Amino acid sequence: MSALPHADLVAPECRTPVLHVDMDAFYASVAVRDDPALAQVPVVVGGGGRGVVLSANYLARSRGVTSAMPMTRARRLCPDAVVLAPDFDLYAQVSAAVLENFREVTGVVEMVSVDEAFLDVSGSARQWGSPRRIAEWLRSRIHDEQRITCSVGIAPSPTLAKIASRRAKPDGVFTVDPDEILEFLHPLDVGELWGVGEKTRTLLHRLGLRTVGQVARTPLPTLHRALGAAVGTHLYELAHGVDRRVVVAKSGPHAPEASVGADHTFEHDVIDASVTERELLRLSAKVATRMRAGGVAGRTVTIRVRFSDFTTITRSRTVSEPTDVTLEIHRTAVALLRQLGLQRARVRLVGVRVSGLVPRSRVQTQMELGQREQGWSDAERAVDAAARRFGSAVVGPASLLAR
DNA sequence: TCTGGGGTCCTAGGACCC
DNA sequence: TCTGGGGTCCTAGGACCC
Repeated sequence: MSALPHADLVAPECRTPVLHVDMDAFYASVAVRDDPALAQVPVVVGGGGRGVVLSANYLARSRGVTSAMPMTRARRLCPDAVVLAPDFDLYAQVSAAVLENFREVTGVVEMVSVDEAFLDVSGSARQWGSPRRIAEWLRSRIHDEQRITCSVGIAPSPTLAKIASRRAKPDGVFTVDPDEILEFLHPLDVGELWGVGEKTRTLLHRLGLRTVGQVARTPLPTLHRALGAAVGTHLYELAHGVDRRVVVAKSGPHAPEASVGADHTFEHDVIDASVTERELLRLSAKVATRMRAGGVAGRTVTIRVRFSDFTTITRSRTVSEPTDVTLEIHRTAVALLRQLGLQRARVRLVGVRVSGLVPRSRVQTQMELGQREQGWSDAERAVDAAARRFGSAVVGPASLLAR
């Protein structure tokens, strides 16, 4: 009898092929595509003074630059790199075009982020042939139309396909066959598994568990004690080749979100509370505008404060009625901030997040009961419309203007 | 080296209700 | 009078992903 609960439901050899398509150095590749002069130099896409590397081309990577590295370090490692600010609107356009290519092959496409997707191609064989042929067709199609390269992992489950696409990089295809799953998996470092980050990897290494195979040979209760029930079970199953994840076709652009938030790292640490509170207003406006655009309202406001030593705290408050009003979100955020009683603390980052979201249509009646709030919601909606017509520079909370 | 901004999910404790 | 357990909601923190 298998030690795996419900293993029969997810036996890997029963599963249909999944493709994981991952753009190679996506942001940097788009930049190089649009400026061929960049092709022969290291390119780093990233934020300003205190930002991190968002993307680096392979020339920059050969010099040691990696994703998420502080920009200061990247510049030191690679002083001759061309440093570019990200252009997220452009990436979204390319991403949408690539999504159309995916949809030509199968209706079951799950975009995991702007530059990667899972494709369930189990229904595509008759028309398109083997997963390998589909992968090659997609790669050439994307290369012809978008002039960027991607890599594809093919495997019997999403998590394995994800690991496989990393093996395929750059500009390649890597397949894990159903009958060689464990041979593929067990020699890998535990850090290769999706869901094992730096902390968990270090913890497992300290326990003497360096490879996926060693995790597979560890009793489940031991993993539970070390990692908690959820992570322990998840890793145990993955190590045995069992992957409960399935490809979920996202139904249009209206995927329900659990929260909307924004945060900001100051260029220099801030001591003056009035500066922090004004930033909370700007972030509240950003969040509320996105909520109204998405047609949602929320009840729980959470602020985040990160200090100069990088310690980070959160404080939250749940109010009785969902809101999408800037001034209400800001009022709650400021109350939470003041409750902290920060004296001369050096604040590096502040953030605002609203969760407990419900469709605005469902709270309409309650909002009308509070006439004042309803008035604000309508007024801000009018501001949204003006901003769309004339640009966001012309309207905004008074205390954000003329600074 | 000195660490962004957008999210998700899990855990654990306490309040409260039945 | 004292002792229960379960369910749900809220809060805070932490890990992880891209």
